[in-house]
Amino acid sequence: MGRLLAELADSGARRSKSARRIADYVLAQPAEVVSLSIGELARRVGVSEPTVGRFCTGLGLKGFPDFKLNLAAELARQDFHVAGDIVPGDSCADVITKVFDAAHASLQSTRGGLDPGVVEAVVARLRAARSIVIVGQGASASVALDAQHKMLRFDIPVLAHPDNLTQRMAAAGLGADDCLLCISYTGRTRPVIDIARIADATGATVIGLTAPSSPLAGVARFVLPVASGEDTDLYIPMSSRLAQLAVIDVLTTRLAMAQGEDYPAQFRRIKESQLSTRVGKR
Amino acid sequence: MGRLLAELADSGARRSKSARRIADYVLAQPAEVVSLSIGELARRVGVSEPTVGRFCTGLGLKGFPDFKLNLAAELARQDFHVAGDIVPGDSCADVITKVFDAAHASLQSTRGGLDPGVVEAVVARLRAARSIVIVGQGASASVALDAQHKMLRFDIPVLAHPDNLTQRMAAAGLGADDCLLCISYTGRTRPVIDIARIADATGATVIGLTAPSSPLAGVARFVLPVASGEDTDLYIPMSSRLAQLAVIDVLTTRLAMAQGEDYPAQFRRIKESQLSTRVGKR
DNA sequence: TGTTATCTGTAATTAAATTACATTTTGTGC
DNA sequence: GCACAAAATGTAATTTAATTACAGATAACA
Repeated sequence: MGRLLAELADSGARRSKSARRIADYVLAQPAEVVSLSIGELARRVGVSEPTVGRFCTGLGLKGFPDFKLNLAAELARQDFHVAGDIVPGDSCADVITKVFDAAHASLQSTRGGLDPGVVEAVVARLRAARSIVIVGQGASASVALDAQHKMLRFDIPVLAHPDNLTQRMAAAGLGADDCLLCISYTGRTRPVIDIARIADATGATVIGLTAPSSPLAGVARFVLPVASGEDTDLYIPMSSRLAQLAVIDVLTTRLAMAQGEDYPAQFRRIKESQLSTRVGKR
Repeated sequence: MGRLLAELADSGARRSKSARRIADYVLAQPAEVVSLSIGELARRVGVSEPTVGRFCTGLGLKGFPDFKLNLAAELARQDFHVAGDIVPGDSCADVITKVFDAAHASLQSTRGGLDPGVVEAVVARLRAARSIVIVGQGASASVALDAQHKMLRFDIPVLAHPDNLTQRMAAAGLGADDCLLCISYTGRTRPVIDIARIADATGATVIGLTAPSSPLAGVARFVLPVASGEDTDLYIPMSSRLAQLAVIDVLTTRLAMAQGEDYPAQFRRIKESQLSTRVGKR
């Protein structure tokens, strides 16, 4: 969700009765509101026109037209959501559009659900960790592998075990100073949940990169929520994987930055180490 | 570029002198126009207010305010591109924003560069292939693994070898009926190029999921271009990996669809096979 | 070059949004 | 619980913006 709608949805915000009503209406029918005049909206909500105007200026905007402009812009960003299901008759171009739209949508909603505070807390734990174990099954295995690859580059003591048995053993061997990063789209993959429980019992910090309010999220001490909910089932495994990787990128970037020395320099070093295997240019 | 701006830029469109002037101004300062009144815009362009109004209705919009709304929405979609470099002082929220923006931008430009015709041709080759070998080094290894995982699900004879030596041997053993899918961000990773050459020499179809106009792209018979160019160096490895995965999604989806029986049913079968390991819900 | 169709601008009208001010509601100290 | 202050809301007036109606200009075509 974007800044504006998120702001409106924020129930903590101090707001008058009419303002609350207006906010609720906008949240319920955002797309419709864009094509409404201030008078129409006022009538529908049951308040006066100036009240709507004050509501808008109270949000820091210049007035009602400005509000509509911002709302339209925000909805446009979200509108990748319109991606429909892939159906048998779809052309190749259709599939391209739908897959990419779904990817955008997944990234959008994951970004909206990420709490910088939680991210920072997770980064702090990862930094302090003596060792980090990453688990992910099935399609999440490649995400785990990717996370491992990146973290190793930054000299972070990390291990992604490929098979379930090794994962269990690794989890059981953890201690209070260690971290377990569990990756799962659904948060309902039994073996992964079991491992999370085992690690939790040892006192290790369990971090879930998974669907919010899933069993796995319940076990984890920190949850980095990855969109799943509303989206159609078909895309979940495809596009939420991208979102997971983006979250991994945020974590590793943040880790690298916290690592002390300045980030670009470190990154440059890594890049240079790769150059030897490259041809042409640079 | 979106529908509206593309329309304005279309020099082929039959348009009056003033209309042309207005279109040019909007194209030059789109963001500014959003905050202008019809009178202001008319003054700056040097035409009358009704002319601006007619210009808008002529575009199929309801009027000038509607035009501004559409323009704002369109700009919002493009604005992902603004992602700046990550700099040492960035906050966690900054990093989240930048990483996700870069991901969006990368997806956008990759989508734009994908030619449905090439995708179809690649899919046809993959379908007809006796066997498929996937190679990717370093960070691309996890992409290769992911591709393998998905293709195996659809009963496609595929193998992603983990180490370079095995990859070379596998490539050498290919024949005219086989495919090699090479994954590389830069298209300049020597070992991957070597393997592509070896496979090409055997008559196998070499497909490159890589940067266009790179050495690897030169060797490959088919190129699925993944954005790299303009973007700042720092992000290339992070976000182009997401774009690569999205392309893989398109390929596998298309493969599954072509596989004969209807796609949703097949997908459902796969999902059901996973349910046994899940807890709660469904 | 005359004729017509299209485009453009001026002025009038209508619609929309904001401001000013009066009234009500809500909260607070006693 | 009452008096007062502060905030919120509404009504009406004002201003601003946008559209419409119409007339003049320009360009296209015979």
